[in-house]
Amino acid sequence: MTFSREILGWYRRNKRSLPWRNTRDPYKIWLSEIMLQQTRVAQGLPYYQKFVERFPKVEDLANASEEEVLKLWQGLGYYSRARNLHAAAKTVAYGHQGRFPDTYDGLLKLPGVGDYTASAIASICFDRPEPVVDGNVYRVLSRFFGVTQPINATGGVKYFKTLAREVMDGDHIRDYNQGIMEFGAVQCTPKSPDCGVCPLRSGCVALQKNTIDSLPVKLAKTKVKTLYFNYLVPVSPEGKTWLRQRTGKGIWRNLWEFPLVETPKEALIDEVRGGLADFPQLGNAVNVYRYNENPIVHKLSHRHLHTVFWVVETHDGFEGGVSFDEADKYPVPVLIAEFLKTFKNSYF
DNA sequence: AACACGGGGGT
DNA sequence: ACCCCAGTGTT
Repeated sequence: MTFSREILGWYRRNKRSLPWRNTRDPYKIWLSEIMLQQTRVAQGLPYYQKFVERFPKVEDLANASEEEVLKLWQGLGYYSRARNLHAAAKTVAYGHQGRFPDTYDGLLKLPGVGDYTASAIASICFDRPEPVVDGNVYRVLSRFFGVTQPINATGGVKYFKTLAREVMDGDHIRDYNQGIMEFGAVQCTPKSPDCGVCPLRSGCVALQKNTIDSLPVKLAKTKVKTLYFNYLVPVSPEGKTWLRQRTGKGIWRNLWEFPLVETPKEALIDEVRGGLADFPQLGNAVNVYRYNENPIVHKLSHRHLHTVFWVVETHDGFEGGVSFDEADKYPVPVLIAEFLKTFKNSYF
């Protein structure tokens, strides 16, 4: 029994029922693949349902505003995926007459579609014999074949791609690719895989050598930095506030937030008062006070954001003010969304 | 080659 | 606290 036959057999017996498993529509497959980049199925699933309902066809997505796309994406993270999704939808709808490319090379040209996603769409929708190599595949291959090359070094990436191509079943690529990923997600898990009932146990090098827990090998990632965020929460006499859109290329690009004062360490109230000068709309502040006693530590994969919200009550209204209910219509980071929820309940 | 980019869930 | 997740794009 070959590796690929075992994978196909296991997949037939164990595959989960997922909405994108019942279609070859490249729009739906593409949508699911973008959403599942660095994202668990359980987290992406409700977003997939929302997007398919609101945007049944790629033209619907192409014709939406970026604001709406980001709002629907809110909470899923890695927001460049949403911006690229929107851009790619426009390309497909208006540059390719609504048809997705049906080759690896063609798909790879779409923004947000890299090696993995191009291979996934080409194989699942068009039966192209392209191997997928995602986090699951790295784990399964490294363990079964006992590969100790780091999965996140240039040489390792090439090695695993070549190995994946050698052991795939090009005649059943659609099920094989989904099968090896599903096998990694369900059976060959990162922690405590149940090797006792694994159909591949007799041929698994790592199991034989007792190296399951040390595979795959991964180079250390860069360490987390701590940043100090001070959000100024304007409140006018009419109870309105003020949001602005983030620009540039850092985190949360194009999402909305309160005026932000970033400091090298935790700020004192006088520093925050000084920061008001950067925002002319807040020049008539009559009262500034700290909202949360202890900083909220919002954890991203590469940043810890120590955040304090400062309520800034003004004497007059300001240009561009919105009510706190209207604020919920804007795409905002989870950090801001959670603040809005508690603040509305406590302040008013 | 190294880093930026979110948020949630498991251990 | 650390790891991982159906990775991609930029520097």
